[in-house]
Amino acid sequence: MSHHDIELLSHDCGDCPIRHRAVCARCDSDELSRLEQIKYYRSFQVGQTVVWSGDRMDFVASVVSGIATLTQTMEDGRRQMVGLLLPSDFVGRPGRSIAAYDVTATTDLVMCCFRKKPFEDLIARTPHVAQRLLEMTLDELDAAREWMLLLGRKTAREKIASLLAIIARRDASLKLRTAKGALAFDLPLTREEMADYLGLTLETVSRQMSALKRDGMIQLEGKRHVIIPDFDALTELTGDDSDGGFLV
Amino acid sequence: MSHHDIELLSHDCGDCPIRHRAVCARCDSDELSRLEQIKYYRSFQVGQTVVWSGDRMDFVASVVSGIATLTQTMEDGRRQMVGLLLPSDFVGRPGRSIAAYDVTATTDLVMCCFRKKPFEDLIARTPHVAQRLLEMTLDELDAAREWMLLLGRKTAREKIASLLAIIARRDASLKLRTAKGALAFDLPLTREEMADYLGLTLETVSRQMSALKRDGMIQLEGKRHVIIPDFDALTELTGDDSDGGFLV
DNA sequence: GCCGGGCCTTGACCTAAATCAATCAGGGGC
DNA sequence: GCCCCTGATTGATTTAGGTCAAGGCCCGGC
Repeated sequence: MSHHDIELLSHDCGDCPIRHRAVCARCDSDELSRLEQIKYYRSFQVGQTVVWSGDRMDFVASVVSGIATLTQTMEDGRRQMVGLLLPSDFVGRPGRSIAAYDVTATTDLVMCCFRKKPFEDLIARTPHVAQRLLEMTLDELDAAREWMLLLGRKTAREKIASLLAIIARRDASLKLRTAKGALAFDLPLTREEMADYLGLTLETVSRQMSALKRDGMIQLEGKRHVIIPDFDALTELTGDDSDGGFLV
Repeated sequence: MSHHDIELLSHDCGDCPIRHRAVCARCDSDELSRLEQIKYYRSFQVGQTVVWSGDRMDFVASVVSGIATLTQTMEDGRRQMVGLLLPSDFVGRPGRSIAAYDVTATTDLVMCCFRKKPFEDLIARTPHVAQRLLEMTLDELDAAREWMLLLGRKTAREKIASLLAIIARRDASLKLRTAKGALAFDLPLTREEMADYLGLTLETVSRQMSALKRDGMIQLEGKRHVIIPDFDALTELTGDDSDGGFLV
């Protein structure tokens, strides 16, 4: 594979074997080598905190494997998840040195980090990198707005169905297509984390999961393994436009 | 004023007298003239729709004056506002030709539009424009995440207090600083629009506004004019960190 | 002045989800 | 095997906010 094929941010990352979205260093071995110089890996265990809101954060990173969450907490302890980072997702904001959210590993996690200052320099010098980052940020903004509809207007049942649909759709590595179109995956979140994602309590999450199981919309093996026998039927329950609304 | 001073996206826009954030064409009269060529203005009246979700949208724009909203609607009519555009805010997504949200004027509105294709070309050619756009998008993403906390975890009273604080803080043109630090402004939203912003019903909004009035946190003159005698006291009610949490 | 139509307010009642409180299940350590 | 411990479930009860319904206010047209 030549360096022409190397596109951090969406393809293989230099000499490392994993796919992750980082910055495209397309067709420029100088840029690539600069990226290689400022790149390093960090691993975290389940439950470990990557950064606390308010802490200094002198890197940006993309998720290589595992899952991380962004959460906000109010003084009295109410928590709201505001971001769910799956492999290839990007975290950190060029131009900001203080983390605005708690970043936590909800599974074992490997991140590919770039020291912030040189990364910012790279952006300034490399137009298509800024463009790629813009594109990713716009995608995140769309996801956030979808999420706002969920939080503001959906019922508990719709919220759960939506979350299951999102997870089933989004991370191909979690997804196993079984016989006759059924989907199966391991939930990467505890009931409490699901509740924080959905703006519910963990009890409500648990009850609605049980209800969906009772109604045959999902099957559960243990607490984490979910089987969706009919994905379209589940999608019906999300309250979203049936046409999947592709936007370009 | 020379063209060096002209910075669309955050300063005066070419020959037009209003400040609005468009794209920075700093120090490059060629870029500036290109922008001038693809720029045009559109006016809308209260309640008029700029674009419907799903419609073709072949421009991006920044708000010159007035206020617009982005909303999502479910088939059964439940609505959630997902964006509030005040003067200088940007709308439209390079790389997407179909609108993802309804864009509606909630006051009389003037927008400075740029035809999409040439605008995209401009971005590709002008690094600092892409960077400026990235910065703005990241700000919007932060605002969206703040909003998610509000939708998911705040009480009706906290939601109302937060919205009033946001409006009071955000648009200087609405804000009149009266004697002894009181703030006064006209609400740019109906009770129903506030409800759509906050994930509440209009009745709950009305009741909570009355409650805040009863408690002396706000005064109302007519239905729209709000006076906040003690902004800090109102901020206490938002449930947000008291320290205003500045991040950069 | 009178009427009509948007908005907004207020009241009475209802319900979805929160809260409080037991259990329960499964996996790891010993 | 047995004990813990953490996470999940389930039940009983409460409550914030939604729903339904009845006016009220204000402005603009005639």
